[in-house]
Amino acid sequence: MGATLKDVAALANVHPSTVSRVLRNVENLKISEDTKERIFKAIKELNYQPDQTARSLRLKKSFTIGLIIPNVASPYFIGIARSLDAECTKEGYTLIISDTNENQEKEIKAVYDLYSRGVDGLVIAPVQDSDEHIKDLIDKKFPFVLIDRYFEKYDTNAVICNDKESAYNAVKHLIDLGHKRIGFISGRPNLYPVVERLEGYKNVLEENNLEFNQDLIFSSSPTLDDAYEASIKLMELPVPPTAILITGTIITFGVLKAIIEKKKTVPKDLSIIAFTDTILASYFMSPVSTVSHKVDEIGTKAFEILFEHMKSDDLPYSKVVIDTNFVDRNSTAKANI
Amino acid sequence: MGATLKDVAALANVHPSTVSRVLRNVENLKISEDTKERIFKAIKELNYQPDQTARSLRLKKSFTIGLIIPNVASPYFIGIARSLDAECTKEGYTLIISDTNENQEKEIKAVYDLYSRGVDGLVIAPVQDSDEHIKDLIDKKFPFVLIDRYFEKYDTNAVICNDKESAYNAVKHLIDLGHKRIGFISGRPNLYPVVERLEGYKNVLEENNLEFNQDLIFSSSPTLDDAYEASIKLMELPVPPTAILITGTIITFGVLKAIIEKKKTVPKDLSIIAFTDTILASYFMSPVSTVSHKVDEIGTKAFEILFEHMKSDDLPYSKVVIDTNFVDRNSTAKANI
DNA sequence: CTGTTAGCGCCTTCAC
DNA sequence: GTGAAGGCGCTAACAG
Repeated sequence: MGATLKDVAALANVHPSTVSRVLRNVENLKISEDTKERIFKAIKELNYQPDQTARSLRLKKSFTIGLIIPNVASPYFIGIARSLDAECTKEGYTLIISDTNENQEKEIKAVYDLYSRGVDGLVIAPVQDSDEHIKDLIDKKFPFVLIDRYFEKYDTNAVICNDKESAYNAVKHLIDLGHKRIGFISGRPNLYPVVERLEGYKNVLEENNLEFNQDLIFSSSPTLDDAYEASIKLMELPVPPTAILITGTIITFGVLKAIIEKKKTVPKDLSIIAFTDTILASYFMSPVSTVSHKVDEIGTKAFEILFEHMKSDDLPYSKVVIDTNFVDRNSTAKANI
Repeated sequence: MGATLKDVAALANVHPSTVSRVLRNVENLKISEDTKERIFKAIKELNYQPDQTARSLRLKKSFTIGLIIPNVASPYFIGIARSLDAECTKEGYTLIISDTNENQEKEIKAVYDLYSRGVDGLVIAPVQDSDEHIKDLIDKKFPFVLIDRYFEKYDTNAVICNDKESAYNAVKHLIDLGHKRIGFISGRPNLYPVVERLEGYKNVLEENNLEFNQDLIFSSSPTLDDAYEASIKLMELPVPPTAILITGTIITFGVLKAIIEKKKTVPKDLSIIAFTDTILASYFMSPVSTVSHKVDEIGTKAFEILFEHMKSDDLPYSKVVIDTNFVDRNSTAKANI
């Protein structure tokens, strides 16, 4: 780094603390126009940039917040990141994004790394393979907000979606069209949203007197290839499903790949509804009706909660549920039989 | 933050500097096993995390690098980010991603923000509306690498692609299929890759005795809507083009939207080739043949160069050109006439 | 209205 | 082998 407060002070013939005061525009304390001018001139001349590291150390505050997400390639999480970033900018914070690639080790490392780098708060979409680091944050009373995913066993701040209800409604839509065998393809089964969606799926089947069939359920990893494999298996069942509920954008592509390979037509041969919307879903191989998350609202709300908790330690935790929209792109049709 | 070196030292009955030495595993200086043990015990007991802010201040080194990109929603830039992140992790660095949304103001702010936060180096895909901040970095001898985009007027580190040649080859492919009227749709015309690609386009036309026609060129913004508008205009020309060279993933979706609306079929009615590949391009409305960038290599190379320049100030600048691959997905066919 | 002093948590040189 | 002292750049409390 270049010039310091001291350099500026020397050039302007004042004490460093005076420069500091001018820079921070301290109220009450009046500073003569004359010295102010000299100081600004010196700042300009030296092209002075305050050292935020020193500032952070002194203030015990860095004006940064960390965002830990499992996949920066996901339009859903990127949408949240952008919204959060906008909020941060408004309040003079810098957002540090850390990508865990759905890897628990990386997440734990990211938490401690960001913590020891002095971020003022964290927003985390946890991998949910373990949770001791989360408990540690709670014990430390460190401000953080979970997003998308949630631990039933801990009381924390969280902004999540009404996944159970959304899945219920999506499957209800399929049932109303006459579908009785409905597949379910998702990512890792321990994730909170997956658990909830599966429960919504089960509930609506039960309420409509349809049998729950484990053969129609595939929960593995959120990769294109695994979703493809699962779809192939579903379609090769003796009695294949006539509709599928899909959980995740990349997973959707895996299903589409299988549909192409099996030369099926959506929605004639197969009805599909996918969780997680992209603007791009209209331009997929076959456009896909989706459950759309309000990413902006998730980001905004997460920041709002975090911001409050950064200001005072002893607030009660907030758990906010954001609802979803169904975006119909005609990927569902009446069941053939 | 919780416990400090001092706390650990007090608990272990040693001086803070001894703890510091143990933690950093200082060579030469031998420390008795006994005190080591006491110190490790104290560290564990207090759950001590070193304060990176204090460390950065002292060392004038933060072990962070900043990545400034115009669009975190772009698979291309995200690919680079992931690769860079992997390299950073290997070397014990943390990557801070900053999204400028193709906005020059935000980029300038990001540069100075990251700089004053003490990042050890920067990787920048600049907006290219202005360049004084880049010049400033050069003057300060601050280590940075440009990616994807480049300023002819400055000698800097850069990792770019062979855009001119790639465009040349793509258009040659179309010409060989008999196309004579080939559209060109791109983002902002001041971007280095756009300039280069347009030049490649012009060169290959000239070499094949085809006339360059300004009516077939649309360079505006990298948005879906603008690309859509441009495509509609192209298709409504008295004599519309039989092929289009597209520059950018989002732009590709704009073109696809127009193609759907005009009820055209690819490649029967229209051949298209798009710059910038995604794994997902196979699952678009119509699969699109693309020019694929080696994002991993870009990230790796950028880190390598940056890393060298962070170690010693007076290295000559490196400019590396990474070549591309053509991924054929049958979105081109023989011209009808 | 401005200067003095102390210290955030860490690392490094110099002692002993 | 370990302790003491000083300082990275900044801010805050206290003087004057």
